[in-house]
Amino acid sequence: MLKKERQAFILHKVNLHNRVVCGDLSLEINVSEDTIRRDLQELSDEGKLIKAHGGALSKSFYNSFNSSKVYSLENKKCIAQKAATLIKDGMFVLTTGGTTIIELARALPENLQATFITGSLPAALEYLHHPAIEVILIGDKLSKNAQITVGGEAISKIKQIKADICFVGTNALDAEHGLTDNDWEVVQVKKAMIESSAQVVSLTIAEKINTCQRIQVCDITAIDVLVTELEPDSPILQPYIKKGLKIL
Amino acid sequence: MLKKERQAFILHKVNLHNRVVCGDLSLEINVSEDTIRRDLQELSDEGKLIKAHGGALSKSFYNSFNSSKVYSLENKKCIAQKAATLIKDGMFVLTTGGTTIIELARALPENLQATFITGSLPAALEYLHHPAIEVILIGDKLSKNAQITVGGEAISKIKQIKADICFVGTNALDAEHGLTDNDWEVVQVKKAMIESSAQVVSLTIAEKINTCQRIQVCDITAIDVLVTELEPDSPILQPYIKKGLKIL
DNA sequence: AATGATTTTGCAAGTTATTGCCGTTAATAA
DNA sequence: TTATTAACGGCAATAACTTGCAAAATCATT
Repeated sequence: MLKKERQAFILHKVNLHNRVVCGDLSLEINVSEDTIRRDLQELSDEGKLIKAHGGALSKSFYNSFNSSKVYSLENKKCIAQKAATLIKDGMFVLTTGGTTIIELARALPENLQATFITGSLPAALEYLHHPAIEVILIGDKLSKNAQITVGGEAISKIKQIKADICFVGTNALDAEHGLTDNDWEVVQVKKAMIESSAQVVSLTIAEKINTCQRIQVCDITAIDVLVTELEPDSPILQPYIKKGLKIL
Repeated sequence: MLKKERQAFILHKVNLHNRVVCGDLSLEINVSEDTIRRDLQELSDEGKLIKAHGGALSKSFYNSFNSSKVYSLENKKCIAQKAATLIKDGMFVLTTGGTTIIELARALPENLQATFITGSLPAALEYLHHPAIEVILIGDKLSKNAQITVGGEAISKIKQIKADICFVGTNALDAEHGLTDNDWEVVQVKKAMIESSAQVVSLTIAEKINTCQRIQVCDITAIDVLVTELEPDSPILQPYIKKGLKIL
């Protein structure tokens, strides 16, 4: 097998499987590992793949996970656009924190007149940019990680509210385990918000669908509307439709 | 699994769920926790995530806020430096909003252990950057101009507190008319904070001394300490010393 | 086709990287 | 406070990499 031929084969393989290992290639092509290493090094120098200790990774794999921008921003913007249509003038809106919620805040129509209630500092700051929106901040201890207020005070305040709609930034969603998260205090707040709202909307990028975290926020049936960047007829979403969720 | 691949996977996970735990990753990837720890450390060194005890947090959740141009910034920094010395470990500190208060937040010693209570969004965000500081946010309606919470709820919450010290960002100060401001709702909040504190500190750039606004917050005698960028023996300050204020 | 030049390959020896383990120290939670 | 858990540093085993070199293969030219 010629050198060029071999390198083309390696490139094909790495793009197909996202990763190759020196040892495997050596066996497969029947050349020494040294040769494979040299090939990988050359391909890496040409920028055609990413060399790693013991093998190599495809460029697309590496870039998709290593980009420094807000994760999956485009998808979140798409979700925010869809979700914003659910808010009507005069509504009382409860929202959690999270980057998707921030995008929702940015996607709100300029002239929307509504009351937004949140414990999230970044979200509240975004809402403030809208002249016609009234913002109610839930007070209590601030969680350093989540930048939202947590604690008994916050929860009891939330429970006093009867909101029209609640937008939950979702960490993990699963048809069986429902909405799950990994911070106990944040979960308590989310629970209270869900209980206090006539309608519950989960904002979820597709990657988080069918994933699970340690603490349950609510059962899947507690969610009324699921907003993702996918088309409503996507096969991934069918189990959720079966459970009675509306897809946007 | 290759090292780079593993690190990409971790990065993916942390960006997706905002938080990862060493143990979980160790089980999931089937490597020792030591290896996970080393990976997290490396990714942290590269600035791709924030290492925490037992796991890591995504960068997007930790990004700080842009400090835009602030009027008379150098003077305010000078004031902040002086004022910061008044805060001791274990204190309960009430603060209003305003750019001088933000500078105070930035001037706090790294290892200060205290509880800060505020209704100001920007101030709260600054306090969050200090690991050992607990932040209590006063909830209520958000004032669009001042970016602080105002209203009866906020005031009644403040009145429940007995703080050691209160820092008031000052809009106008005059020996005769006392501390004055121009936003009725903000004034109510400041009043409540002053009443709830054992000690009241006014942070005032020299320019604002001997000026007056429309609504009185408190009498000059209600203020215990006046912090300006001037030397304590400056002639401008003498009338205030006569009134019994301590100058820093 | 033969020859010499160039490239490629495999091997070996030495170097570095990665990983898991363990004991100690530091941080966190009860 | 104590108990638990995580972090740190050092160590050892293994795997991977580097370098130099000589044999083999390939290429260019006549």
